[in-house]
Amino acid sequence: MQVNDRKMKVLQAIVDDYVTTNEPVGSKTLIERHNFPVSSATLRNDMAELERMGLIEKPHTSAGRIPSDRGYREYVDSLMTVDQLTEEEREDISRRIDTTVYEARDLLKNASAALSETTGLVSLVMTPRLAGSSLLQLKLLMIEPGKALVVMVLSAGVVKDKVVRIPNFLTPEQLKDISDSVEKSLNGKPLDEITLVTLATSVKTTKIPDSLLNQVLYETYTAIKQADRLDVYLEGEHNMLKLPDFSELRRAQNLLGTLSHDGMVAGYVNEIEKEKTGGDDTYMIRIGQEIALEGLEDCSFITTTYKIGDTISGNIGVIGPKRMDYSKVISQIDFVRYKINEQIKNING
Amino acid sequence: MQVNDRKMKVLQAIVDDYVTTNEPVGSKTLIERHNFPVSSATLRNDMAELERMGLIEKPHTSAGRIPSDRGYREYVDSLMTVDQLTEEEREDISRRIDTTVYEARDLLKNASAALSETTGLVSLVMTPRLAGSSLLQLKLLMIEPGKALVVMVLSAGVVKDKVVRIPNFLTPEQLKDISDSVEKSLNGKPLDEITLVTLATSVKTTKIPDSLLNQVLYETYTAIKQADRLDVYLEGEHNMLKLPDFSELRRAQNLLGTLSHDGMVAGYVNEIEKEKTGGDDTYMIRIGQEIALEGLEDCSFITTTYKIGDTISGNIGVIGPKRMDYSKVISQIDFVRYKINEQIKNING
DNA sequence: GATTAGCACTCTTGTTCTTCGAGTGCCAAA
DNA sequence: TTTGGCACTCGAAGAACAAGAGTGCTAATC
Repeated sequence: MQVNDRKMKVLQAIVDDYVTTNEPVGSKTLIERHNFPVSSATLRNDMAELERMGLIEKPHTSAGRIPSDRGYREYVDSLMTVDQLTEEEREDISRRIDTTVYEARDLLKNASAALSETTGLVSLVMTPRLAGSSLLQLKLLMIEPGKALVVMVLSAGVVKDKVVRIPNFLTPEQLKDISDSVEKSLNGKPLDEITLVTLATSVKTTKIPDSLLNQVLYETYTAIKQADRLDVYLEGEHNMLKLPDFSELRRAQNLLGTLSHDGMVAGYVNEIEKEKTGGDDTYMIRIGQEIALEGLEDCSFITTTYKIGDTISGNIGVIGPKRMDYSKVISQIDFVRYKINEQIKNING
Repeated sequence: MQVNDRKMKVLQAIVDDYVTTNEPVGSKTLIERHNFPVSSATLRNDMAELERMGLIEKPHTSAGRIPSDRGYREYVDSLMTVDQLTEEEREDISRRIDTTVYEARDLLKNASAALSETTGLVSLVMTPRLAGSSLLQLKLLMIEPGKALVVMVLSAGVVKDKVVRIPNFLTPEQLKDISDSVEKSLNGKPLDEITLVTLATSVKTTKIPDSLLNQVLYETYTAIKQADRLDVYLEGEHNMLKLPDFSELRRAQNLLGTLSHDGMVAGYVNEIEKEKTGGDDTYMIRIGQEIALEGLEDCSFITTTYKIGDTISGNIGVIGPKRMDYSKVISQIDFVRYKINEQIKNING
């Protein structure tokens, strides 16, 4: 139907205009900027209809229209076209990421910084989801009497460690004995299948009294459990203050206040990930009210998945105002993800 | 001299009032709130004199006075009385810090969070200065062909590690050989005395070709050098948005923008530390223009030193508006430092 | 039925003007 | 040295007003 076609074009034009100008867009400006082959009165009718459909709304009677959350959703789902970055843009991002790093963690930090700088928004990087990855090595190193370092090597070369307490009089030899035994019994096991019970029953060493052994095993277990904790790194929060969307102090306060609770953000992104339907290279987009976190009603999340090897993955993305250039940001995230995956191969290759 | 006494009392009253009310204080309100045994006209004369001395200033002709940077300085140096925290306050802080952690790093993060929450300001924690600490252990662990983990144990049980590249065909045994040799040659050396040259000349192992050895040594060296990098953790930036001092968006932008450059802040705190004159439990205070960082003209730094063992120390403190309750904040920092030192002893004892 | 011109109406934004009040500086007297 | 008194300054807050952008609706037109 031609009419509906035009209505959608109008919605698209409204989103495009509003995103760039940050001003409610009226029928007249719409005509001026996009060359619709109809009059402003017709557009007014269309806009009234779009409003009835819940896709746009007006801040007050005599202002233009702005997209509603559902309007953005429609835009993102059906109207938007994602285009390639220019060569310069790609090079710019590459330059920011391509420093020689040998640890996934550093690479992700680089990528996060690059993402926040190029988008001018808040970048978000989740640490890799390690629960499903396998424990390839585990070593207990004596640091000093009573303290040991648990070093774990997981699939795809991810390394984690933690300092733990051990009985004071345990000798380095005894520790090594336990270490070897633990390593042997856990070798290749996925992290989330390791429980204190399996650990205690499978480790056998006759030379060390059970009470000591159990204490070490317990500490080792806590180290393993801690290894798969999900963290989130946010960067570029101050960028939000530059956006007119948060020029009202209250909004900025709410936003940054909520973002300071890393755990909440991490949890939410994790949830989004679970609800994901598409493949690894699809985007998860949450707009405005769709976001269940207080203070983020005027924001959108765009996240996607990066991979470390075949088994380990994590999320990367941005948090920005609803009123953002979705298309551009998506291609930026896409390219950053591409760079991450590429570099991870370098590190692990 | 009695007169000067009163003038200083006036300055003190102005600072106290301004800090609590955030409003320029005039002669009349001064009389009302503090019971000066003189008339408002007399205070006006005193204030004119204080202004001539550069200790207070007026935002505009018909407003009251506010302390100048030098006024705050005078207040902090000579007028302020630091009083003990109440039992509840101490308990509150204790509760926030006293979780069982076995790594200094985690303890410091806890402390930082506690500090930012109790002060309502931005807390600042520097990683410990490790340059002067000694290398007690160094191990190279094979992660997978071509990748090794350098684990370093420094004085006072501080552990650092880094993943490095090694030649692909190096065997675990060869790596162990190098590792033992490196450890023997560096044992007990202060980090900052270790150079690539000393490393290369002192390590002897006949079984491995020089070119391979040197590559490993170089990577080990970078790991050692990276270990003593100073980082800074800032927490509670969003608190600043709640303060009326930064209700002007521009100020908030500048502030958060600058604080996002971790390196700059770290460098500056490091500088302050160098200029320090008193002992470890004294405070370093920098007020307004004294701070050489752009965007922090309306802020003050208060930092002090925590210790890990006898040789290692670091800084902890807050960044807040010039207009803050110096006395209160100082006693809060003091108590947090006390808790850190206490807990570190627990960890290392 | 879709489109358009026209027009009355609404509501924000910016400007100007005014008033109010807190605070100052200074003078002359105590 | 202190004080009462007074003229003066300046920002904050509010009222009044005009301008402008945009809408909805109606009646005519394609």
